[in-house]
Amino acid sequence: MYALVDGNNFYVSCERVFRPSLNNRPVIVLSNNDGCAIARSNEAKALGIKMGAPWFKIRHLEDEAGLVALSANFTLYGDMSDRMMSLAAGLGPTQEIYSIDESFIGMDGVRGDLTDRARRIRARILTWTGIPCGIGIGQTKTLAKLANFVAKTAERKPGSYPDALAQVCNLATLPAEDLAAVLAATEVGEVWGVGRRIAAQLQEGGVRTVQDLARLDPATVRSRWSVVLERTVRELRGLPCIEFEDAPAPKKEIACTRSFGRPVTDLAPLIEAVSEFAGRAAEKLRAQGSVASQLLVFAHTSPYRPGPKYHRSVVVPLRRPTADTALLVHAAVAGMHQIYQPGFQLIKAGIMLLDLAPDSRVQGELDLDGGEDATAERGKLMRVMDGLNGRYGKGTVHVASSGLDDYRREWGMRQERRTPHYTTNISDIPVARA
DNA sequence: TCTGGGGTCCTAGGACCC
DNA sequence: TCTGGGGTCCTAGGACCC
Repeated sequence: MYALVDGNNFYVSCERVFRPSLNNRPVIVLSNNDGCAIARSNEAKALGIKMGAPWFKIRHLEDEAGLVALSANFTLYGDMSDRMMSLAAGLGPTQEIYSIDESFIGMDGVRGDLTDRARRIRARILTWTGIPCGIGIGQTKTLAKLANFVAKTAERKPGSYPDALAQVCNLATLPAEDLAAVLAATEVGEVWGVGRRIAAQLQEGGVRTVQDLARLDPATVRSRWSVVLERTVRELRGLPCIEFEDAPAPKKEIACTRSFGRPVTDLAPLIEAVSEFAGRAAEKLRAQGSVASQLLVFAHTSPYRPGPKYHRSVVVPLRRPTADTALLVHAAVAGMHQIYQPGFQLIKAGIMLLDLAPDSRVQGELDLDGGEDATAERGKLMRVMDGLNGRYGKGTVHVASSGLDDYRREWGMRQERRTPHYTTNISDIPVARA
């Protein structure tokens, strides 16, 4: 048995904890560069704002409907997530943190009324962190996801499902005919693993509801679509096919990419940008105890804007697997030199670390120069760098090629409406006035 | 008249997730 | 003026092997 705990409109809810005046108003959180909406309050959804809607197209709602838009404050969301996750963990013996706002809880071995227990945990998370959650319970992860959708929808749209399923929904204890009614009332596209493409194909074949999908023959689904969708069908029937991942597996690739605040055409700012990206990615790489064998660099023009198009990337092999910032930055810069062409309005660049392996498996190297053990020294340097950045904040120590001034850099991102780091920066802590 | 069978590895692209 | 970032898995097809 699994539960899925999911923060409602998570980023917006995080912002509301510290600015209660945002309650009951249409609020959205924007992506990096204030580009598009990536979180929406219920009121904003009711205005018809879609996930990913470009800000410049919905901006008029500020004046027309009192819409409030905030720049993403990922530092805040990450910290609030940690708090929510540690409380959600109390629901059962195992937890899989699936995303910044969702975790699956393994409920096997938990005695007593699970629905009741989930309600108490939900209340605790709300009281202690201020974040409202939905909790879904089911026999498989896919059913828990579905139950979670029902819990949130029943709350947001009264009448869509029985009121008793709002906030906390346990599909496993539902009488068969009630379960059938829920499955029949839910569109197939809401199922975890069924995206736009497959939903359209299913609907074309007359498979419109979750109930229709669950009734398909798994073998047919496999041959017509894929083994992935077959697993989904089996999961909907209560047969677990998707592993529960207790401990996060190490990443197989690590990326750091950004859109620029404005188009960039010169090589120098591009070098700065990919230097910083490589440095950040190297930190993530060391944090998971891995080394990379290849580094990919890319840059491209806007897919939306007219003008000459440019889209290039190159994979730079590393002489040996490494997690050394200097070597990775060097590779990134070399790659950028290779792909750079003047005359294009580039709006995005990035790097990816590929071919990752545990650092314990790195082969030693014979030092032909007979000098000191340079590899060990570099390792110490990296640990010191990570230590300083961990203690004094990101970017305290970085390579010089990534530039000096975070604000005047040509490629820096736009972020005009970010709230303070309420929970992670001592000078941003809210002050209560008498 | 008329070109085997079986396997692995790699890559690009598609689809999905949040 | 203006459209995010970071992942995973699967499949098909090509190259290559014996």
